[in-house]
Order: sequence, then C-alpha cells, then structure tokens
Amino acid sequence: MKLTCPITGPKPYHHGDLRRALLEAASRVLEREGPNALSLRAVAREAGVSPAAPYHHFKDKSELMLAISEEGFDQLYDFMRQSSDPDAPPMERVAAIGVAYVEFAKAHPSIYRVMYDCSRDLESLPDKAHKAEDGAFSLLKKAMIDLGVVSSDQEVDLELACIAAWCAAHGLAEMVGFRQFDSLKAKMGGEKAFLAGVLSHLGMFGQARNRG
Amino acid sequence: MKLTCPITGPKPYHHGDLRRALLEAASRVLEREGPNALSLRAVAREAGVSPAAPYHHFKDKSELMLAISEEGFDQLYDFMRQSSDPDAPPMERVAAIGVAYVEFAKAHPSIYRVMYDCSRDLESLPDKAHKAEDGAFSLLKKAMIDLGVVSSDQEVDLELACIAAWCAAHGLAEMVGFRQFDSLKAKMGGEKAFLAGVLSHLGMFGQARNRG
DNA sequence: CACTGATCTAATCACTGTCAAGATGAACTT
DNA sequence: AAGTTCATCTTGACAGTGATTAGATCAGTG
Repeated sequence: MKLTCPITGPKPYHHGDLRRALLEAASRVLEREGPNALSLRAVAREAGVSPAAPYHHFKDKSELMLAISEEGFDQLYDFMRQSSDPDAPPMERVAAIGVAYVEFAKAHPSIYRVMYDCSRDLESLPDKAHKAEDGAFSLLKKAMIDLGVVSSDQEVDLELACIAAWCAAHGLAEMVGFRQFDSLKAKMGGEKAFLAGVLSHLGMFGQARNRG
Repeated sequence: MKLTCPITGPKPYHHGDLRRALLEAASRVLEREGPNALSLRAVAREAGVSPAAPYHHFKDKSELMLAISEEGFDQLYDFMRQSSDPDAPPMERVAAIGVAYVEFAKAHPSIYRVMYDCSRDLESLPDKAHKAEDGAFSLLKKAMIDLGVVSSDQEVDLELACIAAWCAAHGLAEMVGFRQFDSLKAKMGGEKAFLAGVLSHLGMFGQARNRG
C-alpha cells in the first residue's frame, strides 16, 4: 500500500533514516509537551510511524532516552566550549563554564531532565554510559588546571575540585529549574545578578572571583 | 462479603485509616522495588485494597507522591536536627547539616527521588507545596547566621548563601547517588574522606572549615 | 429504626511498553 | 532479468497503568 500525499509525495515503506527521525521527533515532543509526555508511542506517532517501529532501532525505551541524553550532553559540551573563550583568563573561563551549564539547563529543561534521569537509571552500568559526559568534564578539568586552584599532579585534589564544581552547577541548575526565587531576584535586580550571587558562594566559582 | 482470616480476624469493609496505611505501603514498595515501580495500583495492592480505593484519599497519583514527599522532608528535617548539636560550634553545625543531608539522600534514595520529582512537577504552584522544606531550610539559616558568614540583617546575602548551600548539598547528593567514584574513593581511603573532600571545595562548607 | 454520607469495590476506558507474526521492498545473487 | 535474502516496517495482541463511573457496604446520626 503506497500512501501518496500531494505535497510531500509518496510515503515510502522504508523510512530513510528512522533512527535520526525518531530522535528529532523525540526532541520536538519534549519541547512541546514536556518530559512526562515522552512516550515511545508518542515519538513514533510524531515521526509518522507505527508504535512498534522504534524497536528496530532501540532495544528499549530507556535506550531511546539514552540516545537523547547523549545528544544532550554533546550539545551541552558544545555550548560550554563556545561560551568559554580559550584565550580568556582561566578565572573567566571557569565562571563561564558554570554559567553556561546552568543556562543550558534552563534553556532546555526537558532535555536536561532526560539526561539526568538516564544517569540515575544507569547506576548499574559503571562508567560505560557516562562516556557522553566526559567531553564536558574534561573541558572543566583543563580550565581548573589553568586556573591553578589545584596543580595538575595532585590528581586527587583536581578530581575533587571538578566533582565539586559539577555538583554545584547541577544543584543550581535543578534549583533554578523548579524554584522561582522571584522575590529574591526582584530584590537583586534581575536573574543574572541572582545567578552570579549564588555562584559567588559556590566553591571554586567563589574562589575564582576572589583570585581574579 | 466479609473476608475472614484466621490470623488477623475478619477484614472490615472500611479500613481504619487507609490514608496512613497507603503511605506506609508506598514506603514499603519504594524500599523494596524502587521509585520506578511506585504505581498507585501497586500501593493499593500492597495495602490489600482495590485499585480505586486510594482516590478517596488522594485526588491524584501526584497528590499521593506529594504526601510521601512531605513525610520525606519531615524525616530529613528531623535527621538534620538530630545530626547537628545546637551547642556545637557553628562551623561544625553547618558541616553536620550538609553531611546529614547527603547521608539521608544516600540512605533513602527512593524517597529522596520522589521528594524532588514532586518539587519539579509542582513548579506551577508557587510556594505552597514547598512548605515542607521550610523547616529544614530555616535550620540551615540559623546555623549560617550563627556562623557569621553573613550577618542577619543582610537578608539578601544570607538567602543567597543558604540557597548556595542547598544547591551544593543537593548536587552532591544526586551525584553520589548515581555515580560511583569508586576509584577515587579508594585512593582517598573511604567514602567519608571523599565526602569531606568534596564538601571542603563547596562554598560555605569550605569557608566554614577555613574559618574554624 | 431508617437515612445519610463517607468509604470501598467492580467494571470500564484510554494509554503505555513490549512482543510475535506477517507485509514490504531494497540490495545482492545468479 | 528473475529470484532470494534480510533488514525494516505494520498489524494485532497482551499485561500493566492512571483515571472515572456506578454501585455495594457500613458507621454514625436523627
């Protein structure tokens, strides 16, 4: 049965690149209806395909979400890299990375949520599935080394500092995502000032400001 | 139809306090099967009651989860209060509160997750549903005032510092919950040292250590 | 005692994730 | 060119979910 559409032409039985199309459909569903509406069937529907079709490209629903998550971490990495000028002073770079992280989470709350829901459910797999984070993490690592908060040979302390920064950014991202803090923001004259204020209290971000 | 059990006696049609029983059943399901298995029907089943019965005590599934969440925040508050000796130096109190927070999240990962899943879904309701957090938050506030990191009349800065502390603790709790950091922990000689190490990098916890 | 209102059950609906069986057609073989 | 193969997609089904409705049960009040 060949369905023909006067606009798009005949609909082929075999989709060209369904995996790609599904990921884009998922992204659209996420932006439009939020993470709670992200069902396998909804994604298939959005892609104009039968409910069982995705199973030829993803073993599970969780595998689909993992793929979305990986794309999200890639985007996050790109955004962090773009936001932190490699020629800028290390202090500014670290701060820019932190701000970029929070801004990404605020700009794409649904994707961000999928990213960390996946991370939680994959606590069993040791470090394989976290590979997507590594790019972003090493970006932070480099900036921290340049910053000189820790020396590169003190590996343990460097790792600790990076983890701490990641925790701070993640915590702030989640808080800002579902708490309003409206009155406080008003008192401080805007969200930017608020974000900067909280960050200045948070570990290496605060240290960075003091040293710069 | 009166079901009779030789051990527990006849099963009354009207449950004595089903709301209470449902919350306890939910708690049991959470501990046993994790947050993904927490369905209304599973809770009803665990409580030995029909699938529609909970709807007479909770408008929604989300209202059930909100009730669980509120109990969780109460428990968290109690644990934080017990863990921070009011006669101890302010520095120790702040640190103890932070450690207690993370330890609670690690000891009750399922409940902790429900708590914050609720918070996220309630972003629409402004501050009503967050009432349960207030106890724990004010506990932190008092300790921060006593610590002298900020003066109590600088309300904005105090609020910022507390929010930052909350972000740090939440971020660390989530990270420790689903990341292992096993090799790093081994290098540092245990989880306690690891936690203390990360906390020492995190804002007011670090400041607290430096000043004490 | 009868009545009322709260509490629970039974039956049902739309939706979900998942699977097995069959239909389709692009690419490879001969 | 014809036939075969095999990944891809559809159909149809199943169990489990949140939610609603109508009806059964029972405690307390008049």
